[in-house]
Formats: sequence, C-alpha cells, structure tokens
Amino acid sequence: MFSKACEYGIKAAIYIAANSNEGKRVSLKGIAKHIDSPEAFTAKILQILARENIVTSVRGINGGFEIESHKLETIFLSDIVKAIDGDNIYKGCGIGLKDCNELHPCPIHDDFKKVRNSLRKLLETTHLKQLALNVHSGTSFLRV
Amino acid sequence: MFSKACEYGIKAAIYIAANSNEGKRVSLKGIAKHIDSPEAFTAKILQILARENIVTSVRGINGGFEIESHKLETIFLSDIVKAIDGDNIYKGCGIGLKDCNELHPCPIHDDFKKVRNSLRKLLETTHLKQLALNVHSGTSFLRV
DNA sequence: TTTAAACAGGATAAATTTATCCGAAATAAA
DNA sequence: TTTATTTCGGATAAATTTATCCTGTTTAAA
Ligand code: FES
Ligand code: FES
Repeated sequence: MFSKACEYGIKAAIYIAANSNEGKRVSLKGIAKHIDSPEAFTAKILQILARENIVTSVRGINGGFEIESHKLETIFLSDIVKAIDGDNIYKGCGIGLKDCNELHPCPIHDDFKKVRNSLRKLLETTHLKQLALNVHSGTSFLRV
Repeated sequence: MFSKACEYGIKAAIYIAANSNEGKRVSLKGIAKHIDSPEAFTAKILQILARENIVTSVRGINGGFEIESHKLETIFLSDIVKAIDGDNIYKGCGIGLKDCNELHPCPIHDDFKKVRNSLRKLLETTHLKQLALNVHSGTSFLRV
C-alpha cells in the first residue's frame, strides 16, 4: 500500500507528535529506536518532512525533532503521504491508466473509486493529535 | 497500490477473458499491444498466471493464452493479486507492523482496517466475466 | 574557546522491481 | 520432414527503492 519510506514517515511523525504533545523534543536515534526503523534512512525521510514544514528540526546538542503544538491538529496523514509517496495512491487509477477518468474508465473504476475515496477520506481527516493520544495512552503501538 | 507487474497481470487477465468469452485465443504480442505493456515482462507475468492455473497457455503456431470459459466466473481479482503481489495489501498492517493484530493495533488500525476490508471485498467478489463484458461492450478500457 | 551532541546532505552500496535478450521446446501447417 | 510461429525459462541489464557511510555544519554546554 504505502512505501517503506512512507510507513517510516507516518510512524516517525506520530512518535514525534506524541512527544511534542508533552513538550518533549526527540532525537533521530530515539525515533528510530521507538518505531523500529533504520536510523540513516529515517534521517532522510525526516529531512523531507522538515522541508515540507511538517516537522521542525533543531541541530546541535539537545537538538532533535518536534512538531509545533498548534500544528498537531492540522497535520493530516494525507500531508505526510503526499510529501513522501505523492498522491497517486488516493487519486490515481487502480490499474495504472494515465489518469483516472470518468469518461474513459478502466474496468475496475467504479468499485475501485469507492475504496480509493474511503482511503482518501481516512488520510485527509485523520490528524496527528488523535493518533498521538492513542499511542501515548497505550491504546495503540508503533512497533513489533 | 498494486505493483506494475500486478497491474499488467490484471489487465492481461481481463483482456484474455474478454476474448476467451468469445472463443478467441490471444497471443502475447496481441495482449501486450492491447494493454500497453512491455512484451517480455508481460510474458513473465503470464507464466505466473499459467502456473497458478488462472490462464491456460498453448505453445506453437496458433498458440497463445486463453481462460477456460467455465472459469470466467470463478476467477476473482483477489486470485490474480494474490498470485503476483501476495495478500499483504488486503491483509497486512497499513504501516508495516509484522502482522495486523486486534490486540496490538497500530495507530491507524481501526480506520485502516475498514478501507482494507472494502478493498478485500472488492477483490474477492469481482470476477473476470463482469470486467470482460464491460471491456467488450466498450463501457470500460484497458489502455491510455 | 573547546568539545561533544545532533542534524544535513552528498556519495555509495545493497536489494528489489521492472524490463530486455536469447536459445530451447512445442506445435501446427506447408 | 521442414519450417514458421509461439510460449518457456534462464541470464542479464536498467531503474527504483531501501539502506549505509562519512564529512560538514550547527549548537549548547563545559
Ligand atoms: S480509471 Fe481506473 S480507477 Fe478510475
Ligand atoms: S495493526 Fe496496523 S492495520 Fe491493523
């Protein structure tokens, strides 16, 4: 469904959000450990999220990553997915036609569009705060 | 969503089905042309589908690929996807936890599961005949 | 000012996916 | 039997994704 990079990106963002919600900044090392991802590769992904103004990075001692608390409810999963994988997954044709076109539909268009739209809705309406709270309370998990 | 190989596989199967439904056998060359896919790569994918008894291949002059007509309504998209991409897409965790587990859910589990199940239902209830008929009647398309 | 911690980013490597090439085997028709 | 057609399958190559390494820059604390 999502690329590995995107999976790591989503998990990292949720982990950072869960900590930022408590005023804690987290390091790359801590992130990689808690989401069980390769450190250097995760760094690349966090660079993307930083460039897209989804996370804020701070260099130097006591540096790390954080998300400004007022953003926690305005960053949606779709923002992260779009930054890393693009929006083809919830906008493109299921079997690879150049574009998904009502007037020139592929054979699975009608049914696929419904699924794709429900994915789109999920991504576009789920923000980081809800996910972070569940992780913090121990209701959901980021690894294993 | 699906791999390129899987997209080609789905399109090829639908094209073969549309022709088999009329008693016509089609060649690799014809398939690749009509679904707009690389010929040699498509051959590999058709070999997989042949090994999985989804399509029947016939070598030699006037050879090609066909699907036994009694199978047209019992081969589902899920069979094709499973043969090529495996079933992780409609069974696995959305952000890559080892397995999707109710008792140890990831943060997007509850919402994602719904989407994933609707994809699963789509794949498991859509058989080749319905798709083939729409292509044949010009209601849907396999290329461009 | 020095030092250590931490991210940035370029270069490179490994793994996987996508794609091509070619000789072998099968088959029907000439 | 010969020939032309067509799939099979192994080898290889190209492209993309995933992952690692290493040097540089920033920053706070000692
Ligand atoms: S045209 Fe294929 S999903 Fe819309
Ligand atoms: S645990 Fe992630 S989708 Fe179920």
